[in-house]
Amino acid sequence: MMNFSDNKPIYQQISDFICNQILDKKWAEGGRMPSVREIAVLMEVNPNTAMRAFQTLQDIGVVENRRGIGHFVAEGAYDAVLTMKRKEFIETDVPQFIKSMKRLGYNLDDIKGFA
Amino acid sequence: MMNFSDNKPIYQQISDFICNQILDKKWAEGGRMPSVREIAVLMEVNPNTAMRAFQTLQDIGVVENRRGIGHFVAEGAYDAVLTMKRKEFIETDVPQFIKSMKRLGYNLDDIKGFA
Amino acid sequence: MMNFSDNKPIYQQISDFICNQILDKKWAEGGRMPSVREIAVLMEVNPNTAMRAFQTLQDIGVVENRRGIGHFVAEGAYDAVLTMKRKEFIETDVPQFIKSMKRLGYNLDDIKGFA
Amino acid sequence: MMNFSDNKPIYQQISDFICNQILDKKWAEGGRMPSVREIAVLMEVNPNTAMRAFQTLQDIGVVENRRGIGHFVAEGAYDAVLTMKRKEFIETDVPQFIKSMKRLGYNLDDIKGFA
DNA sequence: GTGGTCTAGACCACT
DNA sequence: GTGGTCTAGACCACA
Repeated sequence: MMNFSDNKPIYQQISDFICNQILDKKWAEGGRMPSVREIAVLMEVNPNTAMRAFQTLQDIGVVENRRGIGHFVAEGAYDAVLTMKRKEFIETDVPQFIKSMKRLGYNLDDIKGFA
Repeated sequence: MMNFSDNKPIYQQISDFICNQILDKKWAEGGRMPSVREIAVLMEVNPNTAMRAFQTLQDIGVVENRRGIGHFVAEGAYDAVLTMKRKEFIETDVPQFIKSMKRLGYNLDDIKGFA
Repeated sequence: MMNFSDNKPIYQQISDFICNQILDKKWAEGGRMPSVREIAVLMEVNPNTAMRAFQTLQDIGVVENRRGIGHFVAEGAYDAVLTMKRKEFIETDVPQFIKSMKRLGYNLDDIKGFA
Repeated sequence: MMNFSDNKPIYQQISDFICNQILDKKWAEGGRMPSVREIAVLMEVNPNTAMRAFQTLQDIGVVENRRGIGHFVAEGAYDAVLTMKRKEFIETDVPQFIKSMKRLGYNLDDIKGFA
């Protein structure tokens, strides 16, 4: 689940994981999420690291929390995450991908063969 | 040109730049490359950092250093870079791209529209 | 009414609310206050939390508890609350406010315009 | 300088301090700021805590950093901070202050006497 | 030297 | 039980 030799920081991998749970409709809006400590145990990570993932998502309004109770998926989180990730994908990932692709002498039909 | 707040290390951004020059046939095999100093000034970067980019490429045989003269694009560099970058692209970039794409509800035909 | 993502503790938000009711003469001295349960339901809060608000006010003599009957606004509560809040206001809130005000380039006459 | 018994978290006190340095024109835009470790020593705080203050400000674009070099006051930081703090002041602090003031039976002319 | 991430573990306030 | 803050200290990559 967790990739410790990835160059991407662990806390970011965790917040990506959370976003994916939301995108995949596994965690519904308004629903309570696993506690920081549960996530930490589940992912074999320090609670601080898990906490940091939640913090990040809280800052952008995807997650809310109630003191002493836990973290919840914010209302509108699905759309927010989808919009954000799509924007990022189209504006950053796609152009970069296309550029590499062309430079390496491939086209989109080749990609179909690899996938 | 240089992105100082990217997560990608600067020396890697430079060596990517160099590889791209080679792939785009802008720097021919056997040709002399700009000096470390020139690169450093051009990219507003510490000479040590520019040096490290050359070093990395030298280690994998893409660049050759003739003492007292300068750095040169190695013979066979074009093929070497192309092969390496293609492998990386197909094994890492493509699968990752496809995964993101699917999660966000797109398919390869959509991508054609964005590109 | 209740702000769950505020830094101010919920029990304090509740006891502030109660004090304000007293200051605004909405709850008279000697009068019976809503039960802990009612408050808890009204504010969508755990009864323990509502209880803690009452407890706090009971400790400083603003609220009295008659066992089996309920909570009452203590005699002299109005003056007590007013004095306490005024002291707090003048010693803490005012200096802080003035400091921020000056740093942001405003003066008290500007404030009149905003109010 | 640092208030450990304040209810406000230390890392926030530090980022407030930094904002104030900028507002007071003590740290100019584009200038290099003390390193995380220097701040930590200066404020007698753990480097992690100092780091967190910078992170917060980086997230809102007031601070920039160059890897391996240090943190810098971002271009436009002065205006950004001033605007942000003013907005906060006018929309949150002032109404709250006025409300408390009125409830406690004071008016703005009284405040002049206290200040 | 710089920032950045992570762990381990403590302590606190809140519900 | 929950989240939140903080410390101490380690390790890493980068310039």
